[in-house]
Amino acid sequence: MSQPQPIGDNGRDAIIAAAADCFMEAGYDSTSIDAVADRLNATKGRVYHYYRSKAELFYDVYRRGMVINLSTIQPIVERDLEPREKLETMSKAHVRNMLDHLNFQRVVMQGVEMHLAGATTPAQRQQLASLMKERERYEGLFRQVLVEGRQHGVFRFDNASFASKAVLAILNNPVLWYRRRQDAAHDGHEEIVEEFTRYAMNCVAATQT
Amino acid sequence: MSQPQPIGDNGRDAIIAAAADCFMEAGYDSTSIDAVADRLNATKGRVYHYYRSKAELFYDVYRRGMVINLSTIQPIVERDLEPREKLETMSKAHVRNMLDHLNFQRVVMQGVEMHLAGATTPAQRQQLASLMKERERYEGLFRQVLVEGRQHGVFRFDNASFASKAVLAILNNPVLWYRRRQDAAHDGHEEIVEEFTRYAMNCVAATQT
DNA sequence: TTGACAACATACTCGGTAGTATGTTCACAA
DNA sequence: TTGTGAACATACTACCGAGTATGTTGTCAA
Repeated sequence: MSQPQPIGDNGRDAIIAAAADCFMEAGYDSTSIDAVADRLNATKGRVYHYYRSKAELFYDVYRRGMVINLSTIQPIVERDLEPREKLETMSKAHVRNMLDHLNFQRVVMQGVEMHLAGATTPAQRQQLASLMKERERYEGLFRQVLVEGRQHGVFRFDNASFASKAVLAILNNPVLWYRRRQDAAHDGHEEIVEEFTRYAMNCVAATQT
Repeated sequence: MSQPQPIGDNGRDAIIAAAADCFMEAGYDSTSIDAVADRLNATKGRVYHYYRSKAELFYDVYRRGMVINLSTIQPIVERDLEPREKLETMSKAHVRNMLDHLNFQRVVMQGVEMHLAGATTPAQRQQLASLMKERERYEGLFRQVLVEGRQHGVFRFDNASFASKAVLAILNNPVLWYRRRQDAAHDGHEEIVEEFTRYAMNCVAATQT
């Protein structure tokens, strides 16, 4: 049922963060609730006090990941920018999120996989389906800008749905191989952000830069 | 240790196919050996007669997927084509493979995930690492054409490694959402092939088409 | 024709983990 | 000061599934 998460609920927050790290490092199935508890220097009791099942915990982590992404992109969408600049700003912000919140983003990836795999129980299916809607909404924000840009003649593509998938495929890619640098100062983030954003833009651009 | 798979080994072939389907539908962890056996109208005994562990079976399925891809692309690489046409031909063939062999391609995806997650035992890590090398070799085929095209002035990008990742990210994308049509005649494959190939080409193109 | 091995099937073990049942402690309220 | 519930810890159960040990059947070779 997972209540609409009261903000600043520190009880859950620490658990979510620990779970995100565990899921990132070992994947959903291979992560035991005990492992999550260990990372908190606590025991199962603490986790099960807040979550009724492992699946619900996972969903909450997933949801947190989507909240991070949506709350970053939504304000940009609402800004008054020309489509080209808007998409570029959105893209850069998205890639930065990928790099800055690797743990949550990997969980989001796993959620997609789980959805493909087909969750076991009907209740789980339903939960996952609603999470996927969030994801589609997110994709819709990009699609919307793309369509607008096409009307203005700055973008070119046939199927808007395919185009948004292609763009996000590029922007999500770093999640598949990026590993955190120990040196926080020059972490190479900007190079990745710039380059993958450029690829994404080119992909649907009507005219060359 | 999995011998260098004698071709036409029908004993393993049926198992590999069944396992690919199971892994696609339920994912690695949620697939039991019994489930694979059931799909063959057989029992565990048959599977364990050919494979020492579930992991080894998975690796063999993964390897089969890579063989499908490599054996499709390699001949194209060796053809004498200009870089643009070569990349286009490779891309189309790749996307077709994605759609035609969904089960194996999903397993390849899961393999990447497993590698990120970090397999449990050292032996598994080593196995996965060697499989990832195959994958990198495959990516190398694309990178090679990209670099060649850049010299000819038809492609433009900074980091060749990033560029090849971006291109393949697009071409792999359909695996994440495509679902087999019941109607084999008009399955919509060609539309997907054409469109995603175009996005991939645009992504690194120096001049507009 | 026999015996040796491949190709399975059957019947078990056993560890790991999700979930539960039941303490224990502390804060705060009446 | 007591009692009530939140926030955990401890100790347990129950099951699932990987792997094993041991049949059983057919085939082919000497």
